[in-house]
Amino acid sequence: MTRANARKPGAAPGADDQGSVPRRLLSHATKLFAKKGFDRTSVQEIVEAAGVTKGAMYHYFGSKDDLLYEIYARVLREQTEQLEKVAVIDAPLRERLTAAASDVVVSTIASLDDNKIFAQSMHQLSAEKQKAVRAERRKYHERFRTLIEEGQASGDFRADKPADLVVDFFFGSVHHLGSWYHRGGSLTARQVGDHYADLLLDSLRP
Amino acid sequence: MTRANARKPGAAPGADDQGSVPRRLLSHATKLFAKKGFDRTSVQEIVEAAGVTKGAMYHYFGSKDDLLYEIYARVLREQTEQLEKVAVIDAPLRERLTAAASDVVVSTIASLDDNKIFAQSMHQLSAEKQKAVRAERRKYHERFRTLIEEGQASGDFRADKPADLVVDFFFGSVHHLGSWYHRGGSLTARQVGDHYADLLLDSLRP
Amino acid sequence: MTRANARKPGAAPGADDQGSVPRRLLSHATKLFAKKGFDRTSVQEIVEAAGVTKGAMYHYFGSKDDLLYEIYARVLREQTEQLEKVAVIDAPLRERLTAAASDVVVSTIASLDDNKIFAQSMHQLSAEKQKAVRAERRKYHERFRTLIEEGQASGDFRADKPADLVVDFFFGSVHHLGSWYHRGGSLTARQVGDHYADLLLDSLRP
Amino acid sequence: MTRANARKPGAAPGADDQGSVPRRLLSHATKLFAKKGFDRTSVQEIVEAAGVTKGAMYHYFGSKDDLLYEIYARVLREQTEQLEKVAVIDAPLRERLTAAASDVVVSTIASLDDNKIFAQSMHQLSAEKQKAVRAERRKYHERFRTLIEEGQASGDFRADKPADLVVDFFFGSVHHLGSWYHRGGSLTARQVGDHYADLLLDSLRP
DNA sequence: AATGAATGAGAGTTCATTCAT
DNA sequence: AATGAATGAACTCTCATTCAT
Repeated sequence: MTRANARKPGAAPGADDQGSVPRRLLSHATKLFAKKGFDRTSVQEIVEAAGVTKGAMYHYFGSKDDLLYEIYARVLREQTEQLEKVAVIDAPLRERLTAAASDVVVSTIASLDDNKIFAQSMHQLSAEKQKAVRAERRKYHERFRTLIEEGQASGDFRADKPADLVVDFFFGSVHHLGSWYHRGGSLTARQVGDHYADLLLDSLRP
Repeated sequence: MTRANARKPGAAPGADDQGSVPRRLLSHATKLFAKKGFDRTSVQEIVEAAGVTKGAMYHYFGSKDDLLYEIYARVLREQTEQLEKVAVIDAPLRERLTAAASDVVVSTIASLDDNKIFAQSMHQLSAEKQKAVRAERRKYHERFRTLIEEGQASGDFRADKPADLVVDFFFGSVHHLGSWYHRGGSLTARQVGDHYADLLLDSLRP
Repeated sequence: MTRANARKPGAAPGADDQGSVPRRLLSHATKLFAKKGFDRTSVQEIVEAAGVTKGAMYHYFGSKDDLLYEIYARVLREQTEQLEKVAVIDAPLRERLTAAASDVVVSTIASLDDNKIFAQSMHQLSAEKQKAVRAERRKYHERFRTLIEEGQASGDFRADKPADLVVDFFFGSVHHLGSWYHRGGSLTARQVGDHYADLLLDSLRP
Repeated sequence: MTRANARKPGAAPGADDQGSVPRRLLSHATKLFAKKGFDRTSVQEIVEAAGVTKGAMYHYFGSKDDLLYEIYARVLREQTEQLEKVAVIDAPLRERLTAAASDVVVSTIASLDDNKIFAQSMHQLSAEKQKAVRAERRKYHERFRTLIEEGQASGDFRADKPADLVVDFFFGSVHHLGSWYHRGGSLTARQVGDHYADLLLDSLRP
């Protein structure tokens, strides 16, 4: 899942030894946080899984919180970038929203661990960092809301539902994916994405 | 240490002095879990808030987990009962689903604390208890799904979306209420419920 | 719930309901102390096993220590009485010592639980009670030593070994029975007693 | 390696300031366990006596149990080695058994604390560790039994007593030393050892 | 004679973090 | 860049005992 890989050619591509130390730490922390929750995962477990020592971890990250924050920052950055790309393609509005909705489902499922952590552990971050994360997230939601508002103004979408309520409605569904979707189930990520996009679009028919 | 409860007649029946010891414990635990998360709330804080000693808490509850479990059990029981009531009223299917959907939003908002806890802390329960909670929850979802399947069979609802995907879609939205809805905002619980029900019903139009 | 006592003849001699409350408590405490050690056995466990409540226990016994003390007092009393009986029978000295040695083995095996507790838990008694128990035990050892000294004076036994060392040597073996003897093994209690008596007597040959 | 010790030059190199942290912990734990019993000794007391913090203790030992286990393992190892040495010397069998018996007394007295703990606290070890200790102890007993069986086969010793009963008889006496022998009494360890060996050997005369 | 709610002290253990090297 | 010993505070939970009823 995490790319993590040997930036320098020539680095030993061993089994549990790939990637730089910070990258390895982030990747194992992500897995453990998703599996056991932030508070239930000890720094000791993380460094053991990553095959480094505590000292090394504290060399790269100021605290356990920092690890979590980095995970959030990365997933938010990636999803925002993805949304930006889709939102500006040259296509009718309904198609752009459909693509955005489906994409967010696919990318959420692609990094399901990160998203589980998001749902469960965000409130365990320090107040300050929580604020930063929320702000970033709001920007993301707002970009999505803009699409809806555009459609309501143009008559493509019904206007009798507040756009931000619709956004929260839809993202609730998306964030909930982590608690039911299993790889290897009967639906691919894209199929779920298309279903979700359909449901959203149809509920917005004028 | 803390004398605690209303020994004197006339003690203020205010915020933290009413009810039996176990009830007081549950109520304060609920508030604290919702605010800080299960792991971040210490037993010490709970008993201090409830005005009892640790010993008293362990007299009534076998563990901190038990407290959480009781909270879950109660909210699930209440919501299941509520759904049962609405599901069997004598009305057309679309109206019954609308009522059920709106009601679940209203009751979720009514006990927003319990539901926040549900979303954030369920995975911190012991495996065994988690299983019990999940089983109960599944029953609840299944009752809801039955309504949708009925409508798909009768032609009231579109049949090209798996009913359980629709259920997960909708309950995702519902469980997410805790992270954006604030009492005192511009919408009442019922208004949100009606909007959500509308969105659901419209997305199911054949 | 607990009917308890049936002290009067005619009371149902049920399975876990026989005997007076204090007797039941002592009997269950003995079993539990032997199995898990004094400190590892909680008052709660004892009263549950005996089918009474804590209050009832504290009605009859001043403390958990008291329970242990009563067990000791009983076993010491019984063994001392038994030794007194054998020591004064009308028989040659060698026979009297043989009988006493064999008997102490048999009676130790007969109440193996009590003797295990003796070995493991005596030092957990309060200083005062420990003193009382030790004094009683010393009296017991002294009675035994007197027999040996008699024989050393009369020339029946070798005189080059201090009599109290011999007593400690022998009682060490006896107290150790609890850690190897199992009912249902290949030797009866009496057989072990006779072997032990033989070994003792032969080691004392002049 | 360990910070802890003798920070000031001139600190008394007396009782509690010498050796590495784990060694100091073991040594103080031994004294305390012998004096008060395992369960009655708190981790707090041990670390205070050793002049370290709890954290340091848990850095070296996984649990309080571990401390006890290390004490057992050490004493067993030492005694087994000692017995091995004596059992193979080039001397008649009776002399070898005499030497072994006397030596085991001397070495038991030399580490009387460890042996008291053995007698009183072994059953407080986890089931798994208890098994390991018992297995090691059995090996030790078996080595001793072999000597006796050799003598029974060669006619040096009487054959009408089961060899393992004799072993249990003798080791009972040895394990009991802790409850009566006091340094500074009238007998040296070697004198007690020789007396015990005599008694054993004479009881085995054919 | 007996209950059971409540106490309060202390148990063993975990943990994020620091710091000399 | 990295180690790992050590800290110190906090954690959940247990327990013998008391006392109003």
